[in-house]
Amino acid sequence: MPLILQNITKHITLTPEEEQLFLSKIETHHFKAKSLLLNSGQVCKHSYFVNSGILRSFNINDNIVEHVLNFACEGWWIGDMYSLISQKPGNLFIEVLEDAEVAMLSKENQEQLYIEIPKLERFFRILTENSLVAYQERLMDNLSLSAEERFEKFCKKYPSLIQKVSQKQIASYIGVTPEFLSKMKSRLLRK
Amino acid sequence: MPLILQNITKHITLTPEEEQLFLSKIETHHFKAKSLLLNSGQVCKHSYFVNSGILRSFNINDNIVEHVLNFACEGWWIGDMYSLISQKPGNLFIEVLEDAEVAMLSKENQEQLYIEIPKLERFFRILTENSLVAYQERLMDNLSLSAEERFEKFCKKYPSLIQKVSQKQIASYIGVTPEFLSKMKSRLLRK
DNA sequence: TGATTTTCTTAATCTACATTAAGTGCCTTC
DNA sequence: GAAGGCACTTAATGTAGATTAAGAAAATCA
Repeated sequence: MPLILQNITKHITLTPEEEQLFLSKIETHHFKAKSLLLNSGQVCKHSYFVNSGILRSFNINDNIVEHVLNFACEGWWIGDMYSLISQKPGNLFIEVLEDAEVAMLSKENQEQLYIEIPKLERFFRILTENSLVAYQERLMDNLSLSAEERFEKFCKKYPSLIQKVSQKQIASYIGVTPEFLSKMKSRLLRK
Repeated sequence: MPLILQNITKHITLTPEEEQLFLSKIETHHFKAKSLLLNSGQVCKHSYFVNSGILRSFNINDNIVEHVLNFACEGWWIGDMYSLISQKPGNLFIEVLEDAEVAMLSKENQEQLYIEIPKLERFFRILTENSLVAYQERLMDNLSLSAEERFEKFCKKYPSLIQKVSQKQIASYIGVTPEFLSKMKSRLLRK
């Protein structure tokens, strides 16, 4: 069973016909590392589901500093929710960090599916709820934890990403400079 | 028409019968300033919709420092989404800042309504999407803006709250100490 | 394969914001 | 209407994390 259907059936049950209908609305593509699936200023037309590889979303502040909003690897969804909802130009980039196979669901097909398979409203509601809770926790962590605590939490939460993603990216995700993350790491090792 | 129905019909259309059904699932209560609708460690059983007055949600770090997650005034929803979804004890407090009338929708009634009025899946999906986008922006702001920029943005975004909520609360929301917010304010005034 | 770019490290210096402390005015509550 | 408690201000001092810089290691590329 395709990974994306496994993902959906975690929360709702589809009939074989519905599964086929869903799959027919999905386009799957391969992307090389460093390719951009979405550029800042573009309207986001798709939700992306990662079958393999790694993506990240980030923005760029004052044309200088990058800030990573999210990583997505196998089994994760990613997109620019603001732009996707409003169909206005967003300020996020979505980039491939490691060669990836990505299932793409267009906004139109998604809306169409809501009509043809109303249960999917429930699925995407639950997906969004879970995502919201994660952002909420991350926000509170940024308000209340030190950089070191945030780093330790990241390591526990995403042990596989630590192996795969450069320190620079992780620094950006937890909200410190790469220099400071490097310093923290050696401090933690010395313990 | 009750405020809560106005809120819902911004995104979906209900028949008069559905409106009545919805209202029958809602309990409305008055709360005095300083009362707690939810305590840390409790399971959150309701979504709260504010008809009048002001609420806030916050957590307490290491039994010392409060961090405001959200304010809610007239026409806003508030709750502990983590606890509400998982029905596990959360770490948020929900407190009344200004005497309030609150419409309460219990988790069970909400689930029941999803069955009886499937359109409500759509409504709460949209509500959750919008809330997610707001958290996402706030997170990025915390990663990339200075305290002063965050304060200015807050003033523009919630001009009415500036009047009604103490500086201490606003400082906590934007992630600085009350002393530093006070200093920033006088700095901005001098300009 | 070597050349070039990018990442990572270390260290010195700097700064935005926290902490501590003390004083003022206002709001609550008896 | 006194008294105690909060919210707010101001200022001195402290510090987590940024910035700058420069070299080493690793990855990319021709």
